[in-house]
Amino acid sequence: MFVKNMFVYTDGMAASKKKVVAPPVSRRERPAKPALSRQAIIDVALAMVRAEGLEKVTMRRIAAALDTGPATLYVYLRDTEDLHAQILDALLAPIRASAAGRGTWRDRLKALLTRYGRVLFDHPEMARMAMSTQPSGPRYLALVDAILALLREGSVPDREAAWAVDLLLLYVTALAAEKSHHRASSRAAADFSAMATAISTVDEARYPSIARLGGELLSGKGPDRFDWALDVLLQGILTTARSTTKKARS
Amino acid sequence: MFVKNMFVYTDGMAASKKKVVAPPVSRRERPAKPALSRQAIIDVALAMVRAEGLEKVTMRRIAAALDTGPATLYVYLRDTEDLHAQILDALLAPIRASAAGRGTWRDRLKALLTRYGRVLFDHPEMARMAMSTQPSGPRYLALVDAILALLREGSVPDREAAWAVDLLLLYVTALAAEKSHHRASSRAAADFSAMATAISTVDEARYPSIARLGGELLSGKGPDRFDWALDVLLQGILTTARSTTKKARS
DNA sequence: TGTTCTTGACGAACATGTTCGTTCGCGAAG
DNA sequence: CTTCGCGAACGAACATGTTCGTCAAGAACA
Repeated sequence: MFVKNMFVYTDGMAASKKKVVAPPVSRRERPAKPALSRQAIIDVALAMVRAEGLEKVTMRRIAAALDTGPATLYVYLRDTEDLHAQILDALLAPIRASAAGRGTWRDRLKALLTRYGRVLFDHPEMARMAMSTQPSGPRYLALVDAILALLREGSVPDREAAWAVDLLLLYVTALAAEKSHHRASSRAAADFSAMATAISTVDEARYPSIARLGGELLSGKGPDRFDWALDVLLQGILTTARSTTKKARS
Repeated sequence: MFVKNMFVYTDGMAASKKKVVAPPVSRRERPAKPALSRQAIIDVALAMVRAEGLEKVTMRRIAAALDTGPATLYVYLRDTEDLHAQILDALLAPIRASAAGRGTWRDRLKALLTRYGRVLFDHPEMARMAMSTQPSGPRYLALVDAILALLREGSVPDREAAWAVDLLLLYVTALAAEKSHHRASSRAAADFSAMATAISTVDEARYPSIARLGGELLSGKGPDRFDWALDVLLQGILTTARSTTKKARS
C-alpha cells in the first residue's frame, strides 16, 4: 500500500514538481547534465588561464563554469597541484622542445632554457608550483629529453648529464619562481628599494663584505645575470666530474 | 530556575565567567589586556614553530595564544610572508654565519651553504616562502656577508662574487624547497615510484635520451648530488667572467 | 526480478588568510 | 575642560581549498 501510494504520487507530480524547484528534488535529475571528465575540467581551466591568468583559476570558478560544485572536481583531480601540473604541461606545448636548431649546442640549450623560464615567468603561481611538483607530462619530458640530447652533443658524459638536467631545470624554475613572484607582487618596487637602501646603509663593521660591494650586489639586468648564471652552470657541468669530485672530497 | 542557576554559577566564577559569556562586553576592557607588539607576535610564533612545526603556526592560533583575534595581528604584520621572514631569520641564528673555520675556503663555504639548506629543509613552508621573499634580516645578511668573504678568499673577483652569492643562495634555497616539500608530502614515495616507472617505461622513439639514460637520472643520494652541484657552481663561478661572457655572446 | 555493491555527484562544513568597517581610548589642540 | 583626530583593537564577512557524509544510478550477482 505504501509503495503503491508513493508510486502514484510521484507519477502524478513528476513533471511539474521537478520544474517548480520543490525541495525534494529527485536525484534522477543528475544524469541530465553532461557527464564530467578530467579533460573537460582541464580544458576549462586552460581557457581561463589564457583569458584571465592563473590567479583567476579557482576550483569554485571552474565548477561554476561546468555547472557543478567544487567538491565534484575532486573526483577527477587530486588537488590543485594536480590541476596545475596539467596546466603547466599544456603551457609548455608552444616550446616544442627539440635539440635541433641553429647555432651551437650551447646556444640552443640556453635558448631552450630561456623559453622554458619564460613560460614560468609569465605565470607566477605556476612557477611556485613547479618547485614542489615533479612534472611528468609529455611536454615536460620532451624538454628533459632535449636538454639531455644537447648536453650529449656538447660532450657532457652521460653520468654528469643525468644530474645536470636536474640542476639546470631547478635553477631556471627557481629563478622564474623568484622573479615572477616579484613581478606579480605589488610590493616589488618597495622591496627592491628597501633592499637597496639596506645595502647602501649597512653597518660596515658588521657586514664588511656587503658594505664593500654595495650596489654591485644589485647591479646588472635580469637577462644579463641569467645569461651569466647559465654560463656558470654550463662551464661547471663541463668541467666537473662526478666521481672525481667524490674522491677529492672524501 | 534557569536564571537562578545561571546566576549562581556566574557568581561562583564571577570574574572570568562574566568576561567570557556576557554578550555586552564593554570595550573599556581593552586596555586591561597586555598591549600587543610585533615582537610578542613573533615570539609566540617562534615558540610554536619549535614546539609543533611551522604548519601549526596560523594567524588564528597565534591570536588565540595572545588572547585576541586574527585581524588584530595585521596591525603589526603585513601578512604571513612578513611573519615567515621574521621566523626564518630567527631560525638562521644557530648557523652563526662566519667565514672563519677549518679547512679550505671551499670546504667552509660548502659547509655554510649546507647548514643554511638544512634549516630550510627542516621547514618546508619556510623554504617555499624563502623562494618568494627577499629576506633581509640580520642573520640572513650575515650569511650573505660570510659567503662573500669566502668567495673573496677563494680569489673570486668582486664583480663575479656579487652575482655569485645570489646564484648560490637561490640554488640552495630552491633545492631545499623542492626536497623539503617532498619530505613533507605523503605522496613523495608514490611520486618517486611513479617517476621511476615512467622513466623505465618511456617510449624510446619519443624520448630517446631519457630512455638511454634511464635509471641514471634518478641515481645518487641527495647529499652526493648536492655536493656535486655545489662543485659545479663553484667551478663555474671561478672560471666564468662576467664581461668576457657578455662579449662572447653579443 | 530483487538485492547488493560501486562510484559519480554534490551540499554542508571546516580551516585558513585577509579585508572592511566600527568602536573607543589616548593624546593633542583649542 | 572639551573637542577632535588618530590608531590600536577586533568582529563580521569573504574567498579559497578541501574533506566528509549522503544520495542515487548503474553494474553485478543470485
